[in-house]
Amino acid sequence: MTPPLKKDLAGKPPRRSRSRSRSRSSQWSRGKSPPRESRDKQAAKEVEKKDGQDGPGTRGTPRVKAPDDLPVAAYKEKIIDLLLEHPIIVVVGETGSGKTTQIPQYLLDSEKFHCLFENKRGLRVAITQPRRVAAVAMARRVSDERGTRLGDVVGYSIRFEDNSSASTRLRYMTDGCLLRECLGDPDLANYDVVILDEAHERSLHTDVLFALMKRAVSNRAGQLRMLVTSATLDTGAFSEYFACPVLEVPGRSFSVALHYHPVSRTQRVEAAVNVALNLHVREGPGHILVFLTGMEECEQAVSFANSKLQNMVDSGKQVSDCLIVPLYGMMQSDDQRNVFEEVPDGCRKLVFSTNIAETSLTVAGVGYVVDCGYCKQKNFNPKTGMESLQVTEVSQVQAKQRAGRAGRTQHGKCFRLYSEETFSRSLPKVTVPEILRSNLASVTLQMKAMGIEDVVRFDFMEPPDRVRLVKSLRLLFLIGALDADGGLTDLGRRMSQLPLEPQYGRVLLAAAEAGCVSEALTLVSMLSSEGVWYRPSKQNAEQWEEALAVQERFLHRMGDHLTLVRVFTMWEDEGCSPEWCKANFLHFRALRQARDIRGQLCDQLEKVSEASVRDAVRAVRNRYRDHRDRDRGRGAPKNGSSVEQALLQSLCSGFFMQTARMCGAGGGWLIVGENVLVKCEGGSAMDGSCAEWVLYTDLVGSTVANCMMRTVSAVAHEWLQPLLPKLVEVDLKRLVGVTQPRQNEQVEEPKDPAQVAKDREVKVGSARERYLARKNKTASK
DNA sequence: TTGTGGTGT
Repeated sequence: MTPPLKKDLAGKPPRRSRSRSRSRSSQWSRGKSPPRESRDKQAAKEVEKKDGQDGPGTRGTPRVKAPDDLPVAAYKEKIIDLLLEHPIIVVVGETGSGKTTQIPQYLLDSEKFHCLFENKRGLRVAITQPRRVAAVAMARRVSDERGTRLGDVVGYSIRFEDNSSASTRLRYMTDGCLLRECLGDPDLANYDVVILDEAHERSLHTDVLFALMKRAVSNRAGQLRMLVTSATLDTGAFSEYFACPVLEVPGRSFSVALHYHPVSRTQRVEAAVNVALNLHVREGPGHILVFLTGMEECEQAVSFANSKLQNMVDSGKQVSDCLIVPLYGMMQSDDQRNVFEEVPDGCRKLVFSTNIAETSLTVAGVGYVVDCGYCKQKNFNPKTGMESLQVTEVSQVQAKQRAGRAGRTQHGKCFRLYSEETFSRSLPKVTVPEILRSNLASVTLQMKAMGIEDVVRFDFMEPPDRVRLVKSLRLLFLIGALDADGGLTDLGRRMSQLPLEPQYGRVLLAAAEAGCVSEALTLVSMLSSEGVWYRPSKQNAEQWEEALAVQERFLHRMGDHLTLVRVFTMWEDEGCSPEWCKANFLHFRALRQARDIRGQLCDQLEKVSEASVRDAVRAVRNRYRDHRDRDRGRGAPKNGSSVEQALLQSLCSGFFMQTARMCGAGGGWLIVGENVLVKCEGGSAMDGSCAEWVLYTDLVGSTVANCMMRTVSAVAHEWLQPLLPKLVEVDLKRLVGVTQPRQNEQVEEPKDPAQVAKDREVKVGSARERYLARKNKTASK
């Protein structure tokens, strides 16, 4: 790394090394672990077991037949006829109906359906999934059923992996992938049919696609058909929004008996453990899956369960074998994999899991589910820009989904740690859709890039708060993606091409000018990937402390951003070694992901860069490709300052509105333009610093009074000075543009998500009533 | 006081 800045912005002496520096525990340094399959592939294997169907067999072997008795089969003609008649239809089918694998094939094989389309190139169908693993697994399954090579007639396309070709007719893809395709082709001329699967999950991308597809279907005048599939019966909102018929297809899973066992909120972990152990002692075969809210709860439950089981054994009780394991996203890949391994006959698995096991990962052979009734939910507060992760009651749909996990391979039982009354009276019907809880900067930018000018009045199925949309416009204006009238700028167009949060895109483009592209690509990739720091559970206090001590060695005195760059660079210098990650308490998976993202960004940045800097970007890419990257980024930045300084300065272009000034009165910084005092999150390189100005990329916490900066760096005031005046230049009315807001439509306070959920229920309820009334009317004719 | 549900381009 280059020498430190002349001017000491960090505002503190280099951190002293921790006095206690023990050697690493043997668990972390011993031996090489065998190469592991990627998480996606591993999880795809699990997903393939879905629907109780046979495994897909090896590629090239004779075709796998779809079971003849799939419930959806009886509706084949009905679906085709409906879709001939209506441009949009909704199909409701529970898990196991076969809708995802069969419907696309029905359409592909139907001659009369083909006749509908004027183009003679052959039917092309896009099927979206919220998750990568599902897109891959479904494509593989269908390809096997048809006896074709994957990537030929049936293919998939997900980020970093396009396994499709010119001859692909059925393309399974992630919803984000289709959304990105909409950027270049808003009417999706490449497809004749689009199937939005798992629509009930209401992922951010699916919700945006709803609106874009509705528009595209209307623009294509009958030549684009759309099918929306959902697992719940909550279809009032869908049929109302799309003005389309709904077809219900029965599912094919086993029955799950529900038991209600209310406990107090504070005792849910212990209660969950007791219920689970009772099940283990009393019930027949079937693994037990317990849903808790987070990593710490899962780890706590595992240790509780182990000691209670030990007590039982010690007191002479006859207890059969039981493998007790946690399952959550932040787990190391190998540990996560252990959860799915077979256990000997007569041994039961007891899995304490977060909601990762709700949809993303499937534990095979579960017969019993314990549902604590809570989950963690992310919420973005547009007013403060603060992100919070709060423990929330699950929705009825979620509770149903959790219970369903007990009935995939046998008749099951589900124990809910709340009353039936709570279920029906207190739990919201559906989870608050992500689009109502998210930062919309990226969505807004993409819509602008597609030529949608009036974002605030856009026809969303469930329009986000006006504040949320206006705030996203404001942010886009601040980073120069929009002009004062809300029009897309050239800079904005280039940002929209990058698969990044717009602020990160801005940083890259600034870095290209400033001569620190390589470092900026690394930084942005690290910020875009999962967290790299491995934080062991506090249950294991020793390891927890050790992790802190080891990780502290990476800290860069200028802050967390340069720390991240340093970690990535060191990892590459170590040959991208997984062992090195383990020894240093870093997530290999996250670093590998950052490397993938970096590669992709490098290519795309080259495409969107202006001619004057394109050569520099290309040079970075080639250096990486040739593995002659020892001296990357050493070319002096244009203004003669250090690369590190140039990087931090570039960061300011995207994040100057997320800076804070040291507050004289005892610790903490005051956020620019707001009267909010914040601190660094513990473990930050800037924790305990007294830098005058700091920049943060995230603000986290549950209340304004208790919010903290995550990923913080020291910056110079002179870098911010030219940028800060823009904060007061914002004219929201002009920015929102098109039409002036009505008088009663002033920017209001963001709504409480619980209230939003309640309002929504009322709305959906009345929509359902209107729909039923209409249906009855037509039926009686 | 000190903690990170899950996805995705």
